[in-house]
Amino acid sequence: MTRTQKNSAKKHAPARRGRPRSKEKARRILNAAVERFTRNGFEATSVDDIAADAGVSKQTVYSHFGSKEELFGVAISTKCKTSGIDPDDIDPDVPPESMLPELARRFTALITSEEAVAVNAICSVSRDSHPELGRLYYERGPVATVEAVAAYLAAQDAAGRLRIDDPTDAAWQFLCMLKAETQMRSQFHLELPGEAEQRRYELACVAMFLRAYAR
Amino acid sequence: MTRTQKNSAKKHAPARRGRPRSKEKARRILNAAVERFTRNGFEATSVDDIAADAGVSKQTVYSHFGSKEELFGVAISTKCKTSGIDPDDIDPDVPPESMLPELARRFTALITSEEAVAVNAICSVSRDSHPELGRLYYERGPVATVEAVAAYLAAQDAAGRLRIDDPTDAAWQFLCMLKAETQMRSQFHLELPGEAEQRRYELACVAMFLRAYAR
DNA sequence: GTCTATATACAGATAGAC
DNA sequence: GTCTATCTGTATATAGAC
Repeated sequence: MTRTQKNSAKKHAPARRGRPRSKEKARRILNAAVERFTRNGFEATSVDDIAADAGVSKQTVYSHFGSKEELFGVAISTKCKTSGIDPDDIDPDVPPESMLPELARRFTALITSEEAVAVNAICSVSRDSHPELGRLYYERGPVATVEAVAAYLAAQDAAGRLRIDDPTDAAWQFLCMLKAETQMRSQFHLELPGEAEQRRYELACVAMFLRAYAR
Repeated sequence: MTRTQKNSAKKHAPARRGRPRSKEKARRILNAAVERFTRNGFEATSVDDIAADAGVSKQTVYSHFGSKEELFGVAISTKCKTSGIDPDDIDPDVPPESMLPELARRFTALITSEEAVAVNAICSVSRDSHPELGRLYYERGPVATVEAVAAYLAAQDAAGRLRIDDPTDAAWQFLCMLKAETQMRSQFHLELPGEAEQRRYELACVAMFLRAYAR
């Protein structure tokens, strides 16, 4: 009913011309949206900007994503899924004296990355307009990371290398200590401490942590 | 030259009628601006909104503050000055076993306050457009608080109650541990842990800290 | 599906009366 | 100093050709 049968010529015309590009364009739009939204926020980003960056017309953006609002949700959600430390990268057999400095180094790199800072900021200011984004980010990023570290710490307790009654508490303590000054300075775009100072502080935290949880 | 001498009647008319209200209106505008900007951010707030909240016309806003941009700077700067913990409230003679739990409680209350969360968020997203705000907030708030705590910890070291080689490191560690989950949940408007759980975590951190820095 | 052109709304900022 | 009325730009979203 919806399709007329008159212009059957179209049906037989080479059918793959406009269609195949669709997914590619959607991808380009999404990339551009992520870039703009994380850099400039929701309000300061216009659909025109995104369309121009993606090299498509504005209408194409609307065809694919319905509205600026929906595009924003999809774009930021995408980024929330790619943060955090992978639990598979943590080997419970490596003793804490060598594992914790390594974790500290990786965690610092993570939280000072432009991307993480931007996503954090955007989820934070959007807490009223898009509360689901904050939850998504929080669970996929921070909570997932804490759980991974907590599992490692629980293993160390079980192995008798440390004495940790509440591994989740300890994981939050360890990771949050590390954030400290560095994350704040990233957050506000202030000068970061040098590599050497950063490594020094990480090791100071590891040492402090090991003293507190020594068996 | 600019003033005509014809309407000298005006000169002799009761001269204090429009004038005295000026400061009062400026104050109302500023209050409204702080409220709107911290709640909704820079872009999502219109000068019309602020004028309406303050009960004045838009032109009056411009007369007093020049532009939306300038008003924003003044409004947020104001709020940056009222955060942090007062060093005078910390008595170096009180031993850490009783002082640290108290500091922990007050610090938690501070970082979970709507106002602190809002100012933090707005300074963070404005890091490109208004870099000076981040620095202002950072120095008046977090840095000032850390310094106050560091001074206390140095005193404890000197008094032989704790052993702390680097009081500034230790202060960052202590305060950042406390933030942990709670601040993040505030930041994204998620449910906070209950009072009891919050107190429990604070005391766990104090205990952990005291173990690490015991003499 | 994709584009160009347009409808509609509202923003920041200013002009001029009082 | 303060208001009302207005200018000017630009935003989201849509209509219609191809």
